[in-house]
Amino acid sequence: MEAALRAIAEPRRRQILELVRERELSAGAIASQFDVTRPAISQHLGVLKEAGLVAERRNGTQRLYRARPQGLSELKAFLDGFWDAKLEALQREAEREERKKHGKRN
Amino acid sequence: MEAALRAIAEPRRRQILELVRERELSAGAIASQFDVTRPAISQHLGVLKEAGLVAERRNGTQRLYRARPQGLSELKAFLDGFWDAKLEALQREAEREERKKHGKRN
DNA sequence: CACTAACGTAAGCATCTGCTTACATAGCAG
DNA sequence: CTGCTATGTAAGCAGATGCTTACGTTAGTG
Repeated sequence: MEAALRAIAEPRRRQILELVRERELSAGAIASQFDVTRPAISQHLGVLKEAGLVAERRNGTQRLYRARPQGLSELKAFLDGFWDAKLEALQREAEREERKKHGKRN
Repeated sequence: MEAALRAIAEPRRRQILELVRERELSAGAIASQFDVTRPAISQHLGVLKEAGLVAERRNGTQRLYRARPQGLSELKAFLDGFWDAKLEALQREAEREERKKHGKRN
């Protein structure tokens, strides 16, 4: 999860992920969408691939990328762990506490 | 989401989140669980609070922290966006493609 | 008041990171 | 082969980041 989390923490890489989310795109086509140089995008693609967030397919001299959503499964599990019933109960209690502090009616 | 994502990208901050996930802890109690200095933890707590991932409550000279899971809701939504039916369909297609490549002519 | 406890904040430092330019490599056409 | 296209890689730089030590602040106690 560590790698995937670090990867999507970078805004540009999230933008890249959105780009290849539905369609497969070449490295050059991806780079043309941004105002940074092509090698910068190439490095981002390397990070995303290493994190398992994109799949790479070669076609001649081209390299085609597409999103690999399963790479986010571990992270998703981590987040879901923060959503269990026990926590929600604590949260409701906290909100009640805050309303009390604010002297709110209800 | 940006802030929350950057916040949990740091391993130490995830550890802190786990610590205050179920029980409310003071800054000092949290710091005592790590081998870095107390100010380092204080800075991490500041980042987590700014990102809306923890709630702070003062009691005398103490500051008590607890996780605030709703701070992760936006991120959760982003991840769920990568899990919609359309993508799963693309994924299945990709896997079929891979099987083809692995030998099965078609 | 002084003193202490429990914090946050400021400043500086070492490392990480995203970017750039320059160079290397793979595939293909002539 | 030569040349061209598409791309990754190396080296270096500026800014971000996590850590440290030193200091400031707030709340309680005598």
